[in-house]
Amino acid sequence: MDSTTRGRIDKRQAILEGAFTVFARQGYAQACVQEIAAEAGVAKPTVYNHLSDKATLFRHAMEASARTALEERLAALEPLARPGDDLAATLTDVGHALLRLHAGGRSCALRRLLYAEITHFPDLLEITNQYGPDRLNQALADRLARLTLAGRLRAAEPDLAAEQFTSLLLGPLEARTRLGTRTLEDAELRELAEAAVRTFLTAWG
Amino acid sequence: MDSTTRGRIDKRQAILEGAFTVFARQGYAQACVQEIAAEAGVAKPTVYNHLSDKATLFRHAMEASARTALEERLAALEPLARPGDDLAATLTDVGHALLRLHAGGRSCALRRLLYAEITHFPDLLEITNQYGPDRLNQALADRLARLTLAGRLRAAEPDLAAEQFTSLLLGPLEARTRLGTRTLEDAELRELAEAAVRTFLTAWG
Amino acid sequence: MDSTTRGRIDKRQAILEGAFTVFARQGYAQACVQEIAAEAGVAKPTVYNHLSDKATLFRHAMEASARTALEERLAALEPLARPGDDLAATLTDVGHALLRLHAGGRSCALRRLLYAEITHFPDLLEITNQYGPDRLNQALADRLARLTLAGRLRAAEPDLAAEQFTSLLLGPLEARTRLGTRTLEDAELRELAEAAVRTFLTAWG
Amino acid sequence: MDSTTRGRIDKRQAILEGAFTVFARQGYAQACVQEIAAEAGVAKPTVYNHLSDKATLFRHAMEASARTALEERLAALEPLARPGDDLAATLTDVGHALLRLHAGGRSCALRRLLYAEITHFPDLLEITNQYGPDRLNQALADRLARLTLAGRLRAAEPDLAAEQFTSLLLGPLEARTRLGTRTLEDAELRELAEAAVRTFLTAWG
DNA sequence: CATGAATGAGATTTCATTCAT
DNA sequence: AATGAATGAAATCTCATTCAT
Repeated sequence: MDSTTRGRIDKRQAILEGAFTVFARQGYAQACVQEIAAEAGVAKPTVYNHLSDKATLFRHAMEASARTALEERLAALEPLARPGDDLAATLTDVGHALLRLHAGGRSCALRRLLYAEITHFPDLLEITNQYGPDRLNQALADRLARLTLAGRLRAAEPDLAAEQFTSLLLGPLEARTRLGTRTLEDAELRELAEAAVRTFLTAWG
Repeated sequence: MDSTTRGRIDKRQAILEGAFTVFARQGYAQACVQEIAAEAGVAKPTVYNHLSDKATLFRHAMEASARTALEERLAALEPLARPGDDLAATLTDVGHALLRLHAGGRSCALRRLLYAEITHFPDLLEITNQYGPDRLNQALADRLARLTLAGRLRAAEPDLAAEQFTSLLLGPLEARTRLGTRTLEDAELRELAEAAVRTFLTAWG
Repeated sequence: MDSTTRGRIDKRQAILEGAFTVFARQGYAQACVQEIAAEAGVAKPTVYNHLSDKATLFRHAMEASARTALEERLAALEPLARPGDDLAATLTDVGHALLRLHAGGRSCALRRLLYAEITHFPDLLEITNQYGPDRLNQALADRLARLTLAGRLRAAEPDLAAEQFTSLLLGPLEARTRLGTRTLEDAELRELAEAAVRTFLTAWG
Repeated sequence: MDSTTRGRIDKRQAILEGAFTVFARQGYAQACVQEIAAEAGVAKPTVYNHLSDKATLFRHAMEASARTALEERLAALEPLARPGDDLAATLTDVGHALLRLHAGGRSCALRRLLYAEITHFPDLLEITNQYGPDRLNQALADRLARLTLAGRLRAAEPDLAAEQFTSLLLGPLEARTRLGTRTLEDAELRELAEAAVRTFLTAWG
């Protein structure tokens, strides 16, 4: 890949990132391509050269951001592959990490935009679901199944267990973060994780 | 209150309802006042006579709709005041009713609009929270406390128990309804209620 | 018709006239709605309130102008209804009047715009033909038929005779006016009329 | 001239032809250089390398096409240099050939573009008139003068006669071809030629 | 009070034209 | 010499909002 091609790719990346930033700040309709171009450091027509119109730009920006978000979440699950002696502690750590990601800027923005534009972009759900909660739940269910086989858990229905784990964990977030407009203290996040794990282990431990 | 005043109030109601309908369909920015006026069956300037501008119109339409939504939910809690012999069955019925409301059109639209515009209308959260999940949780916690006192439950921390009940109940909805774009069969809703109640009673029953 | 309605109609007239003026000056694509609005003395959106888009505006402006042009031409034919003793002189006068109209600003502009945009607006021909040369030829043929019946002409085929009269008359104009960009002296027009009438009467007189 | 130079000239030709094709299809303003480049099979900047800007490109494309059109017309006049015994027949044949050219695609496009852009490119008339109707009329007048000298015609004013011949011949075309948007049957063209020649010979024969 | 008409401001998109390779 | 990429400028159209009736 020569320097020219790389330059073009870099610019495309910059546009997609700038677009997500601006869409997150303003919403789809209020965001103007002018501002996106400025954020990406290019001229307005350059945006149109790369992504044919505003809607296409939106879809691609959402997809790229969703992919990044999933990668971060999957990475946070890693400790479950090698849990120490204290399973509850490991679960709490993982839960804590997931909470932090889920309460973070990118996730909140993705959720807001998804909710906001799902009626205008029905296909958006499929686009982002490629990298959505199902993928995370599945990876988590895999871990829980392994732990059950290893006799450290009694999650006979790992899919359901995984779904309930994330529900217990993330459910309270919506209200606490005031729909993503408030940032939570780390201590508060940890308490939420602990409470969720307690209930979870009561049911499936 | 004479008939003229009543007519005026009716017209205001029609405008607010029309506004919510259109905002729900189009989103805040894409909704145009013209269309709202048409939906309400009045002329555009009449809208401005009643609600000073588009933002005010939005806030009032959201508040009115949130109030209605809360009233519906509180009404659904009533059976817990007189639970029959089978507590699990009553909880399941109530859960089912809440699920139906939560998956319904008005709630989904409210959630979408709230998520979508929370950054542009930070005060919107306070406006709708007057009629939001906290009020519901509190009413539910009251019921759970009574039931605990009556020895039919062991919810020593009724607030937490209530929060977890609604989390278990409503958590899976987001994914299942595809963010409110799919309508669920009644049978599926009932299964969700049963699963939530099972886990809830394992922890607090 | 009350003053309000009249005001609206006046404004519509002003817009159509301004539009024709600007289209004539700039051509369809180069004319911008901004400029048309300025020419008509209204704001840009007012133009869109009356005529839904640029293409519609163009069609209506062309139609209005074509109607005016036909009315002028038909009026110029009047003397043939009461020809004096000298038929050649009357024909020459009428021919002269037609030439003046045909070489005038409105006609030239209409022709230019029609030629220019016929491929983009295939329906334009039908719109303007309602008021086009056919209508003129027919009116002229009527007159020639009457004159033939009165024994003052031998135009056994009045339609053909009328067509040839206008061809002889107007044919040379295109080149002489340099496609409508040069204005001809009245004397030159009269000579053209005389030459045409001479040839015409040699054939049909 | 080496092969490189020839290649360059070929490319210039391709650009001019592509340009005329696109201008004819879209009009000057609506034609975009992108499309012209595509039609010519080159990249956009290559167009600018050969012809400095869009206006220049237009002028050169028009000139080249006008030259071709004149050459075709002059060739069609040839039979008049060696008329057979039947002058009327020869005139009809020539008229027919001229009509065919005049009603053909290139001529119609040239006329449309000339009318359309004469106000923006006043010099266009001079450019195309080098190869315009005057040159044709002159060549025709020459022929008519020769025929008069030879006693086969009585065209004492050959210039006027030539002008009237083309007027009679081509005048009806405008309406019949619907400004060049309809293609005429060969039989119809021949009838037009015969009618024109009849009238012409009545006057000058 | 309700409304038809008018407008100022701003959004998306296109295009002729120029760099850098 | 030819091209992919980038850009400044401008055009159509929409919309929230205000007069005048």
